[in-house]
Formats: sequence, structure tokens, C-alpha cells
Amino acid sequence: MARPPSTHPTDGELEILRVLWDRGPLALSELCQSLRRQRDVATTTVATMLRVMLGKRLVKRKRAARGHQWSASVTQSAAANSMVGKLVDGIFDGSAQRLVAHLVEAGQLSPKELAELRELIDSNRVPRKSAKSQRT
Amino acid sequence: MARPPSTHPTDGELEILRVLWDRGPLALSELCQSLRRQRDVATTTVATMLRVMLGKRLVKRKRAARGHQWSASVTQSAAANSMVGKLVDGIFDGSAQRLVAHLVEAGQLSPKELAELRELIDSNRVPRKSAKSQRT
DNA sequence: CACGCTATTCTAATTCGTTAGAATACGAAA
DNA sequence: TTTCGTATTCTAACGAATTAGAATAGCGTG
Repeated sequence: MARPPSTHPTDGELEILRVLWDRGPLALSELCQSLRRQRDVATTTVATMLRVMLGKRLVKRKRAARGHQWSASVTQSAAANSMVGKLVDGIFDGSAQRLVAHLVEAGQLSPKELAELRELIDSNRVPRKSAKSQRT
Repeated sequence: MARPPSTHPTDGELEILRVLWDRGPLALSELCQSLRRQRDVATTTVATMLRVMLGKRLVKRKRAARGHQWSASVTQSAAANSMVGKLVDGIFDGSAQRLVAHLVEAGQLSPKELAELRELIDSNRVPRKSAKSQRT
């Protein structure tokens, strides 16, 4: 009857992951400092979130002289996949193409970006022989 | 200190919006029937959600013979804008382009879809004079 | 008009995410 | 080793989202 628990990172978790993706393994205090450039937050709050994220396997840690070094254990690309998937299933009926069409039609892409995307698409056209399509 | 309240539809609200977008104005019972094709849910639950969504101006209703006819008061496109915006800000550093690049690189788009997107991009290239770029 | 059925409202329990104080652990410095 | 300071754990409060039972309202039938 109840909705199954979500596997996607929450908004708060994403804030933390972003810092960890950017600035590699960090001690708690360093992580807090980075986060505070965005928003006021208590050290214990961050520590609690890390503990929760550890349970969800979103981050990992290594013992260090003092405490731990914390780092993301999901790649940015993997998180992106999961979140984009949710969005696409949620409003675009599972069609990634519709998502892109929406962006184009809603004017979310500048002419320059459109040109660049065209290049990208061209360069990804049917890989000739050495199919090298990894999906990270 | 606390995070400001989100303006985006929640997962449950999205389920309801999807049905309303698809099947136009519906009575509560009809809405419930559609929803139950996905998931078991009590009528009062749906009614409560509708009341909340009414407060958030996500749905509207018109008096009918028996009860109301319920319909979405946000367009699918508007909801898409808000949710895509959140995603893009959340992991793609505000760059819609990166989102598309991710889709292309992660192989989320078939060759056929890529070809179609290329067409779409071409047809949206810098509207020469009659700039007709509405953003829904 | 009375009855029955459904829509709606009221109320509340439960869970999840977020937040952080208090207590504890533990390395480093004195 | 004693003390200081930071990292971690424990605990809990709070709001938002989800869920639904009980009560109420009101149309349509007989």
C-alpha cells in the first residue's frame, strides 16, 4: 500500500555529494566549510547526514590521523542516471527524447549550445566499428 | 537555517497530475480508478491529496452533478520546466546542455532518436526574423 | 420525503528528511 | 598523563508527505 522507499539521493544528500565530487576526499570540518559557503549548517547535522548516507552507501570513509576522510561512493554520472531516470519516468513517459525536446522547445538552450549539441550528436552517430559506448 | 519549502510537485502529486493530464477532468472515483491501475490507494487518501493540491494551486475543480470534476491547473510543460530546472541546478551546474550531453553519452537515446533530435535542433536554429520562441 | 451511496472534510497516525544539542571518543599538545 | 579540541555517536524534535478511518454533506432514487 505504501510507496516503496526512494533510492535517489535527497536534496540535502545531493548538496554533500556535490562538494565531495568537486573536492575529493575531505575531513568533516573541511566538508562543513565548503557547505557553509552555500548555507549555514551545524557540524553535527553534517555528521548525521554522513552517517545516514553511509548506510545508503552514498559515501565511504577511510580512517585518518584524526577521524575520517569522507568521499562519494557513487559517481556523479551514476547519480545523474538515477535522477534523470526518475524525471523521465515521472513526466516524460520514459522517453529521454521528450526531455530533450522539452529543453529545446522551452528555449533552455542557447543557439551556441544547440550548435554544440549538434556536434555532439554527430560525433555519437552510430559508432562505426569499435563500439565504445560505456554507460558509466 | 532550514531549507526553504519546495515548490515542486511531490511524487504522489505527480502521480495524480499525470492522470489528470492524460484523461482530462475527472470525478474523484474515476481518478481513483485510474490511479489503482498503478497502485492500491484509498479514496480518502486521494481526496486528501487533492485538497492539499488545491491549496498549492496544482489542481482546480468545477462543481458537477455529484461532487466535482477535477483537473490539473498547471500544464505538463510548466511542471516539466520546474522539475528539469531543479535537476539541472542539482547535478548539472545549471547547464541544460550538460544534461543533454549526459543523455547522449550515457546511451539513453537510440540512433533513431538522435537523428530526430538533430532534426529538431536544425528546425530550431536561430529563427531568422519572426522570433517565435514562446516558453510555455 | 426518506434512504443509500459517494464525495468531501476532519482528524490523526506514520514515515522520512532535516536539523542539531548532548554525550562520548580519541588524537595531539603541553 | 592530563587537558584541549575536534570527530563521532546518540537522541530527539520538527515539518512535510503519505496514508486512511470516521464523520458529514448532499444528490438521486424509490
